Amino acid sequence: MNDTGTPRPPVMADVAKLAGVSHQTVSRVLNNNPNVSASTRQRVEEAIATLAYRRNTAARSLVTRRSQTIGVLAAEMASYGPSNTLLAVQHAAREAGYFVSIAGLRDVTRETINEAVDHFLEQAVDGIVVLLPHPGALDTLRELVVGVPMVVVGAAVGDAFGSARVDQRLGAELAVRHLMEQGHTRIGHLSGPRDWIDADERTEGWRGALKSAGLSAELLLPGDWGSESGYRAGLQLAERRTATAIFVANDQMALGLLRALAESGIRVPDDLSVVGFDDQPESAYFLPPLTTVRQNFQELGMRCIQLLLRQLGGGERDSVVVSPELVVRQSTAPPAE
Amino acid sequence: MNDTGTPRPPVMADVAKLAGVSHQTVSRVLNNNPNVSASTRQRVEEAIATLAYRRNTAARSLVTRRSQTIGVLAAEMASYGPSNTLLAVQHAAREAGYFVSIAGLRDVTRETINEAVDHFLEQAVDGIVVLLPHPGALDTLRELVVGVPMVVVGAAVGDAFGSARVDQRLGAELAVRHLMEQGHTRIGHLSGPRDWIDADERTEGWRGALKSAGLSAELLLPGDWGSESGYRAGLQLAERRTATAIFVANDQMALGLLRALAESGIRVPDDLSVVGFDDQPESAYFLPPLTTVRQNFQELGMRCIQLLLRQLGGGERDSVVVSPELVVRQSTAPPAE
DNA sequence: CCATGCTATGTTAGCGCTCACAAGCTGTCG
DNA sequence: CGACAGCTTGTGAGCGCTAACATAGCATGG
Repeated sequence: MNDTGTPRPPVMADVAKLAGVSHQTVSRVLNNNPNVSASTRQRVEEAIATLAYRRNTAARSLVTRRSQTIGVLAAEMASYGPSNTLLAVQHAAREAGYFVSIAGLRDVTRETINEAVDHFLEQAVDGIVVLLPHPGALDTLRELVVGVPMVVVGAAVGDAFGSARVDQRLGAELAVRHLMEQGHTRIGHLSGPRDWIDADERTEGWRGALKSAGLSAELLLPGDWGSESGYRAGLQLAERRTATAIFVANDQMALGLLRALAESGIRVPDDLSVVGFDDQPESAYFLPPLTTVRQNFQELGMRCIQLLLRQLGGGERDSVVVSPELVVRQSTAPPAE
Repeated sequence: MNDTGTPRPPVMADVAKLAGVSHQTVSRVLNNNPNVSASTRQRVEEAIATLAYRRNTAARSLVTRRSQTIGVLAAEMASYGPSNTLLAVQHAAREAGYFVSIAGLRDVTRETINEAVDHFLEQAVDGIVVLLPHPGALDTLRELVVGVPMVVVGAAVGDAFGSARVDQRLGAELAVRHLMEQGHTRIGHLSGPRDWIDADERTEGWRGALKSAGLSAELLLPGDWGSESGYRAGLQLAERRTATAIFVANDQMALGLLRALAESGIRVPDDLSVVGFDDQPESAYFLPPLTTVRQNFQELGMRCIQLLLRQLGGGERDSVVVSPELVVRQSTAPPAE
């Protein structure tokens, strides 16, 4: 009567029986409760191994009221920044023993956001990481009463949520200051699309650094993250020769720009210095190798999860800012006399 | 004594009480059991709305032994194909009422795969979708005894797992046949990296189509998906003038190739016809607009989930192949006399 | 008119785990 | 030597839900 055909997976009681202890002791071993003697612990662990026992997450969740799951709400999953952040967040969460549930948005509207958050609540996620690089999404989020810890990545939200971000403005300043230290005074900027938070902040950083040095921040070219727009900007720049250096909002555009310059016979860095942003793996192999700003996505992801866990542990809602880092290569040099 | 400070979320019994029925009737309403009278159903639904009741997933999972979760094992999450597939799979799963847990691999080794599968098993996922574009990963998977339905995306695995894929070979054949129909006989190929399954199959498709038409398949240039490699190939091609048409393994490389050709004074399509692969959103705006092969990721994702659900429902392990589609634009034309 | 079946609802028993508490066993100290 | 603390282990209840069965109500047909 006990012997059904299907060998049902072992449960805690099976382990307990095999180890000659109570199920509760098994539970204690699993939860690293210190009050278990070494010998008992070992016997239990052996029994667990023998039976290939796996704790039933549902049962555990039911009583602890924790799902051990973090929801990640993401848009633009294919872009360099977001996809790397996603990867890092996911990794950090997994490392911390959490499951990662994902809701990717094809387009970001009040409706789709609502739907995704609902999905997460149904799943009873313990926390939500928001990965929406466009402004405005946050307003929608603010309206929602979620009732679950949330960390917004990449945006300096007020005190409504936790937030983790790379200091884009600082990154831009590092780039521009590096150029200024080399003696450049006419420093242009090729920006990212205006409806991206990061693009905006990089532009602001560029502007700020120049202004506070008493330099003009006039030469602003609009880009869209794509190499093509970098190429076009490069051609313009080659023609006008108004700047001796340019800060490009990402490496991909810098690639296009470098090519345009090469074609136009403008030498980098001799005639024009170029700084990128992102430090993609390829950037060290551009011609010339690109001076750029590195964002540490691993750290961002880790911090983000840390923040969330702290909130989960009853801690304060908090914010962290990860500092980017300038990687100097050969695309920058003092301006020609 | 019942009134603790924290307003604990409503449970089924609360809904039942408010609606004046038993909790089981509430359950029936939630599960769309037909044996509930319309009036009762309505009262229950009202009560649910009033209390903002959400069913406890953990409790449900505990008894049904289903987690309503699908695990997606992914690598190369940042590339065009994989990221779009991921997005589509995720969307289809969510649509079908499943939660999507993700495990992204930074590098694909026996160890990392093992670890990720373990993670999923611990979470008791109902099924796993495998999104690993490199060959070899499948061998590792085959060794593992997972005990959970699995669908492999993008690879023609034997009968070990279900599989859903876009017919890359057919896509390549469509491209090459289109060129042949226009009268081209010297058709080159710029391939993707050899350690990608898709790249391989596109190359095979190109080779096969040429061979079966009695044409030579000699002009094979190695690429790496990046625009840069397309650019280099374009320069080579411009110099040698060995082909009147070229099939490029993705649009990104086609972009670089087009630029190289433009710089070299080679007109597309007059002097050289170009076909890409992917139909990225930008491709319609290349100069000239690119003839390319479109993969329907939405359908792929949907099929993939369908397959998995069928397996979950006790159905057969099955395979589906989604047909790609040639999108003819202005980068192809009959060869000059 | 009652046996039969069908529909709508209620009752009961767990799913596998953790939490709170009880209980046994040492050792220590007044 | 008994009271008590501290450690290890066991017992029982219950988390919120669904599945299986029980029951009541109502129509159908011999």
